[in-house]
Amino acid sequence: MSYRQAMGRPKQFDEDTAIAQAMQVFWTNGYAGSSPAELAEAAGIGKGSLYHAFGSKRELFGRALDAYDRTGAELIEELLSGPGSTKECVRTYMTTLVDTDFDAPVRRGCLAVNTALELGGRDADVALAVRRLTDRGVDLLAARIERGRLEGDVPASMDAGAQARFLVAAMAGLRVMARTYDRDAVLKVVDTTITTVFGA
Amino acid sequence: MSYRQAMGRPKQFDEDTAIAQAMQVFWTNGYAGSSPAELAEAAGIGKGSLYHAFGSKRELFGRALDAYDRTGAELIEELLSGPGSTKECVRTYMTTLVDTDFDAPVRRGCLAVNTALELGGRDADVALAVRRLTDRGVDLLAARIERGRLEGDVPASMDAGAQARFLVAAMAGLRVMARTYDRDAVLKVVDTTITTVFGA
DNA sequence: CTGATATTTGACCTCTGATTCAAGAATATC
DNA sequence: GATATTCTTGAATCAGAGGTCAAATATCAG
Repeated sequence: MSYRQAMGRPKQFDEDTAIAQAMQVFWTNGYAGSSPAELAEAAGIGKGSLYHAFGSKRELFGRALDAYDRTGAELIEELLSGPGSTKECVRTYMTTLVDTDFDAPVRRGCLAVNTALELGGRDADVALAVRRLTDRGVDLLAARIERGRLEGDVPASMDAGAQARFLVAAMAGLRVMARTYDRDAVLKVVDTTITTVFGA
Repeated sequence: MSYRQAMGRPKQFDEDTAIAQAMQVFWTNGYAGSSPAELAEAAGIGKGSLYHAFGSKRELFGRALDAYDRTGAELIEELLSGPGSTKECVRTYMTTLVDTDFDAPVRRGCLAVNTALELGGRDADVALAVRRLTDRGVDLLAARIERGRLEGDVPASMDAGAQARFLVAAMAGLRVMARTYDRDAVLKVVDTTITTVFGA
């Protein structure tokens, strides 16, 4: 069946684009630090339209977090399925995240980490969303390590799940560290992490 | 020389006590989330007195962060100078922090970590303060590991400084994780961390 | 007691945040 | 064209934030 134009005045902006813009604002300024006025301006629409389309700041944030989840998962998959050993892949993954952060004009870290800290304790729905997002990352990492284990890339004794959880937690820590230390300091810790987990 | 009572009406509250109360509020609600009204009420004084004594919310926060620094350093020293092997000491240190967090009615993590994320990117002074505070922790941990190295507690090949930096970053990650995961999940990662660093 | 100095207080002020809304604009159906 | 429906917008609303201030209060020095 063919879709006919919906009745009424047609939307003059794309929701997904608006969400992507809002995501950038939330990512840079945090939830509380992002005003409806800013969000609307970034999306190129009026405040009213924003509320009409998304209901509330909180709902918009939920959508932005979902979008972040999707693009983030894509990036991890891409980086972990690249060439090289397990160790090299994981190192590339970690250094890429760190470098991307430092290459940006503002150090904004990871939206999930920022959100966990800002809202994780007060908003159960957000906490669950962040947890799901984190679990996804853990699973992808675990799968890559397990692959390495089967291929003889990493010791057969390694617990892929445990190491994956550990690495994701470590990444969160690096994201925090990146707020107050410089690139070199953070990259050195990446090095220590990789060496400690996978051996010299 | 003896101190005479200063001229004028004497202060009716203790600054350090007020700072300690303010620290609790900032710790629980974050910087932006703590209103002058709340801070004054927690300190048991009027808003006016608070501004008279501390100048601004920002300055009060600086003092609160200093207080946190001092008490935090004391705790680390105490835990790391306890009995047991290096591995046991570090484990005790990490589990104590995690347990303390989960035993509290609200999960508020570590004020330094929270601050790094909330203000680290925008306020250079705060970033420096957090960095100093972190460095202090790193140094104390490094000293304990170095002691273990000399006592044969840990492998002679271990780089105490690098491992200390790594452990502090990992702790930051655990603090983030504690916002969205439960106690068991976090303690398991502590276990993985300790085992990975110090061996099984 | 009379200043002089410091502290305390809540009322007050200004600004911004999140949200709602009435009016207008663009499209569909008939 | 008339009517229904949906989207757009900035003005209006209400609350709360951060900060200031004058008046009241409590101590000093002479």
